[in-house]
Amino acid sequence: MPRPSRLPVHPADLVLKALKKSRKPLSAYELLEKLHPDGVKSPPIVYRALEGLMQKGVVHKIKELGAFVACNCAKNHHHSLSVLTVCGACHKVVELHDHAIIDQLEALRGHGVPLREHAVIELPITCGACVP
Amino acid sequence: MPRPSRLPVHPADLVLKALKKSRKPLSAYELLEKLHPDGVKSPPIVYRALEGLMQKGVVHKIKELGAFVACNCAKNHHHSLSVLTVCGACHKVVELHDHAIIDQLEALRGHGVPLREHAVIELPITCGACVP
DNA sequence: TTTGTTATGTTATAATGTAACACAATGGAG
DNA sequence: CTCCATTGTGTTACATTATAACATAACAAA
Repeated sequence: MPRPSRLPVHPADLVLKALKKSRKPLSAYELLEKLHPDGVKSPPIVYRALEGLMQKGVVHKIKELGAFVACNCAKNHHHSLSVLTVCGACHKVVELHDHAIIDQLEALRGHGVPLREHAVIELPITCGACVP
Repeated sequence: MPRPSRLPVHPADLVLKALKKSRKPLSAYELLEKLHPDGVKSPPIVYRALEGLMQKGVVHKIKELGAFVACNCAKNHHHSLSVLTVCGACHKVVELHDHAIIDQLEALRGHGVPLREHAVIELPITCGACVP
């Protein structure tokens, strides 16, 4: 019996769509579950899709959570630096768009810090809802 | 047969010593291997030691690498914020002590970013030795 | 076609991290 | 001192995250 042929829809499109629909970061295995009905059946498919999307800068990895989010900025405005806050208690993630902050971090490049293209900087916080 | 009694030296001391001796970040399992001769035989021992050391701020976790480093600053000078660069190519980690940069990041607290105590901010870079 | 190259898919396994439980050590209350 | 209660330390087993290695599909150039 022939092996299943390729998916009708490109895995990266499925992954991006799922991330956009989600209101919280999703792990690779959560994506795998959600996309199983669409024929996505093994981890490498998800990880490869994520890798491509991250290279394009439309998906960010939250290292603290081992999870992924779609960039939520205005469409097609792609930036070389993303800044997100991550609450250690409730795991809520917020992408910052405050230029005062972003430009300040961008300025590190001028101070001998060769930030990578599409760098994601995670700011570890405890959010307002989680302070005792 | 009675279970092995506790270690002659506290695991946290062993872990900290191993990290200080190392010139690169070590994963929990690398620590486990190195400390096996000292009687450290299971992952939770290492992880618990690391957790305690991180709470004290003397060890930092590099999330990008899933690895840990001893804080290399002048002894007993403990700070509430650590800033490290991580090269994505060679994985070299450098802890920054430039006050211009650290104070700038500390200042985020004044701009509505409630950074956690002992927060570790990783700056994803490509280091000089790794640019093509 | 044939063939080389790249993309896509699978299986299996590696690497990282934690839950749940058992025993040891310490330190009051009696 | 003896008896718990509490905390810390250790173990086993497992959960979660990620990748290596390999097989087939798709496509384009000759």
